[in-house]
Amino acid sequence: MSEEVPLRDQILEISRHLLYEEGYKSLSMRKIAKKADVSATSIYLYFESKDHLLHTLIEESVEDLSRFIESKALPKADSIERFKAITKSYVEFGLQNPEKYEIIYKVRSDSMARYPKEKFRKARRAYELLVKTIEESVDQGLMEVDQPVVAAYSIWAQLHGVVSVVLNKRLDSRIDREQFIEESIEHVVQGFLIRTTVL
Amino acid sequence: MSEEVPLRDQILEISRHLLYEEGYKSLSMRKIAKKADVSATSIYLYFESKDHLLHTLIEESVEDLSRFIESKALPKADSIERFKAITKSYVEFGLQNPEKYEIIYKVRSDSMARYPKEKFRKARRAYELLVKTIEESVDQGLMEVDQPVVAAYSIWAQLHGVVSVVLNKRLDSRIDREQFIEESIEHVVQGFLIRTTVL
Amino acid sequence: MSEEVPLRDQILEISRHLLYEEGYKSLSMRKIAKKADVSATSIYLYFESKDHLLHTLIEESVEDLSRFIESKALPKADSIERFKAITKSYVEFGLQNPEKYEIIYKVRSDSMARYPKEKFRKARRAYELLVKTIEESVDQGLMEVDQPVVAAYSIWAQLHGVVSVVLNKRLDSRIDREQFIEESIEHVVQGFLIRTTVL
Amino acid sequence: MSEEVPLRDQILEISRHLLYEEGYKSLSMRKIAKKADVSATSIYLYFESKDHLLHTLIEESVEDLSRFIESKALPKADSIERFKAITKSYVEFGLQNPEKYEIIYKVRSDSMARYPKEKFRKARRAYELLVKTIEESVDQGLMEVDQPVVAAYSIWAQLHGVVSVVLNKRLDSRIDREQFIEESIEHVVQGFLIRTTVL
DNA sequence: AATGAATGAGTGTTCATTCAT
DNA sequence: TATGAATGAACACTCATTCAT
Repeated sequence: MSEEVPLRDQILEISRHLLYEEGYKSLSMRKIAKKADVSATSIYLYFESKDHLLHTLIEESVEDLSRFIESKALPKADSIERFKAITKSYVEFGLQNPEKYEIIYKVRSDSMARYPKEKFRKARRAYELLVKTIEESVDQGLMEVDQPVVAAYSIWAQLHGVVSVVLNKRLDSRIDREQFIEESIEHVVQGFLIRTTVL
Repeated sequence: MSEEVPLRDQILEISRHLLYEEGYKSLSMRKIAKKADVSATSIYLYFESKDHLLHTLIEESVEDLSRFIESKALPKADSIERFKAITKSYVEFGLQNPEKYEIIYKVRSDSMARYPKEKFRKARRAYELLVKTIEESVDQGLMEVDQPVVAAYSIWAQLHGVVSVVLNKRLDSRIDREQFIEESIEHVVQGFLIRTTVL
Repeated sequence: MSEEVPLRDQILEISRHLLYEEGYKSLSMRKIAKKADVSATSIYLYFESKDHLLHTLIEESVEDLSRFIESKALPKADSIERFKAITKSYVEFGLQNPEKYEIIYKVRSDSMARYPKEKFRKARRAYELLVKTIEESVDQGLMEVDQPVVAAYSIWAQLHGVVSVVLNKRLDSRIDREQFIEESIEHVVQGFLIRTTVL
Repeated sequence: MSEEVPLRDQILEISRHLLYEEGYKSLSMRKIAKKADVSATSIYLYFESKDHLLHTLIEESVEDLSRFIESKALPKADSIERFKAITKSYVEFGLQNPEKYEIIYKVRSDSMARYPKEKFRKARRAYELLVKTIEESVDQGLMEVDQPVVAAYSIWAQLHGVVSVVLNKRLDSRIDREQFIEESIEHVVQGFLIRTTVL
């Protein structure tokens, strides 16, 4: 009764998994089909083409990421709190949903050329939230930032670097994972706050 | 007379280029061969397999990165200067040698499973240099860092995020590239220096 | 009210069109279904198989051709007039109903092996009329023909050649279409009439 | 020793045969390969694509047809003799080389769109010869023809009709094949000669 | 040092058709 | 009368690799 998972969702789930485990290059319609225990043809009942399937995967992942960040950040009234929530939840999402996170950053670049521009814009909801939050903090004199847009991008990039290193398991064995994450976020964040407390 | 470029090197050069231009998935022995104007079979005279060719490519790129950083950093006697030189040259290398840089980070993850562990260690020369430099700075009371190993990794990751965002041309159009790079490095670096000057 | 076109007829119409526009090879049940805005399965409610559908198409076209020729030729009491009417209407039909004409000659040969013999005979009504008309003309001393059956076939073949060349747009650009048709028919016809007027 | 037939030629031969026997639609690289007892991949060593293979086939057939007609017609000094030789050899070629003849007329129309224009021109060598021959006959007062170009095309078309009917085995069982051919050519030819002898 | 010939496995995709509803 | 779900077979084509020369 409860195992009534629609094939379409199953396909997405399996694709996501295979993509993560074996990489983009080795993802094939047939492999997906075999794992789902259906014929390769059946996939085409739900997705026009491999490209469409991949785009759906990207879209879904981006949407999830955006929603997750919003769910954590929007409730915070205080702009700095919101800022921290964004950075923290971004990393959190990446680490807890490695399959989805990697799709956003790895598949996208390969399948990008054919990815519809309109959907592309949607993808930036969370980023725009970060920009707005920085602007607000600046207005309130809590941050000193030349160009919020640049700062946001820089933060984005740095956080991505952190997540990506952890996910790729390139962590030095001498390093404690949790500590690394904690400290990295802290560093990224602190770099942008005004250090009134220093004195 | 001067155009006597060994085929082996030509193959590596072409592979690097194709890899960057068309992505890992679409790199094929045949395409390499056609570009080099030799038979596909000939590649096998110099490389056991496609995997070996890719590994050579990775190795070479890592070596170049290490050497470049060393050439910029080792001459600096002052540990902070050396620290700055490392971060700056890391980004510089990435932006000036996108083909090599991408091989390190993109191909590696796909081809990783089969990448020999021993070669893997070599790859970290520049990273170890960073660790040592941080330790030195800490000893000299110029940095306040709990675990140099963690800090180094965090820096590494953040810088990678910055380079990767720029290379993937995912820069927001409202953002000036040079400014973004400059500020990002600055932020990463400043986050680790002791702010004696603040007062 | 007036747009109540039975699905069966719609399917035939669409098939005919697709066949003409995109060729036999690319005609598929799915494409037909999509154009008719029904499911592919629905076609099977009216036609046992693709072969049956094609055979229906052939049959229909042959029937139309026969009827058209009969409508033009049968009213003519004079045998020579009837003869001319047959040749003229044959070409006319081909040029005005290219979709149907091509089905008769192009699809048939491909789908032939499986085309039921009995239906095959029906197809020759117009041809038999031509034979009879020639026989009548011979009896009346207006034509000099050894074997009406052979002559009829020869005429048939030549006319087909003419129509087919025009339909395939293989006409030399230096040639006026109408003139070509006119003259070709004239030649075919004149070749069989007794040239009493020559003297 | 003597069975040293190059694979390339074998493939062409087999393709020609399959094309004739089973039609354009059912011709597949796999079937060709199987008949040649090689892997499907091997075909690609000799032909870039299926299209290229088909084009080669067309080209070859057209060339053979042209050469055959030229070999029969060019030696004739007398223009009427040459005219007759052209018509006769055209039909002869079609009947003796049905596989090649059908390729010219059947495959061409399907594969046409992609058939290079330049090669297309070559295809008309024999037709141009017919035009020239008619012009010469007209100049010598042996033929009365308004536009040689139109006449040539008409003849071409009619002959094609004749050959095509015979090849498609659509001949009425009451008809003697040889007689049909003979009489049809005769009719086509006579239609264009000046009937000085009639009186 | 280099190649031409060959291949088995695999790719994304289309097809006619069936079956349960 | 109509359909959605499903499939096995086939398609053109690409791939990394081998082997004899």
